[in-house]
Amino acid sequence: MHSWDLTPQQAINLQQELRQQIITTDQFGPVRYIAGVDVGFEDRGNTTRAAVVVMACPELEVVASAIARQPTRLPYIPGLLSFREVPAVLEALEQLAQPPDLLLCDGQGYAHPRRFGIACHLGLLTGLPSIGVAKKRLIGTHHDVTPERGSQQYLFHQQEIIGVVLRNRAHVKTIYVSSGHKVCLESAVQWVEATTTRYRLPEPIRAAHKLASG
DNA sequence: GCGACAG
DNA sequence: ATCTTGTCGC
Repeated sequence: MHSWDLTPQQAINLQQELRQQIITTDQFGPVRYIAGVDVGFEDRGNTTRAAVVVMACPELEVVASAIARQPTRLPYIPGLLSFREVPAVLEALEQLAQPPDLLLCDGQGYAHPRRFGIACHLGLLTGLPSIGVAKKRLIGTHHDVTPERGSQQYLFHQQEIIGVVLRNRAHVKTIYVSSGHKVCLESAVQWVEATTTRYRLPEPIRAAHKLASG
């Protein structure tokens, strides 16, 4: 059984340990089902609500979904987000009638201070390939991204490429893509673009967001 | 010491 | 993330 009640320092130590098991190259077969993962809060933050929506590829039609509610155990601490959200997400994933082949997570993956964002954490614990899709930057620097759709720039941190800043829709705010587990950065960007239609975020994540918040 | 800071 | 009303635009 995995312990989730850790002190910030213990959580940091665990990240340093688990990061060593992360695989940043493609290690998966054909992707038929892709899932979007997101988390919301109710009851003034006392309840954590995780939502997962599975869509068929490339149709992007919903084939399964699940919601899990748990008492919120930790506050939000930049860099330790996964310890707050992952437990509820795991419960939601277990309820799915159709297991996914790939995970699109709302938040950073490798683009994290210790290279272990929530996408990495979820990928490692489930064994599933995963990708981090964040709406805001946590760390790193990058050159300006031109306004047209598809425009992108590498995200750097300490001389290392940790992700891609992507303009998924023309003239719309950029998103931050990084590999989670068993998916390389290039493939991560391809899957994000392949599951995006007419909005800023990939459809699976948009659908999960609706379930987690609406 | 002073900012920055996924959701 | 959440708290919150109206408003501008397709």
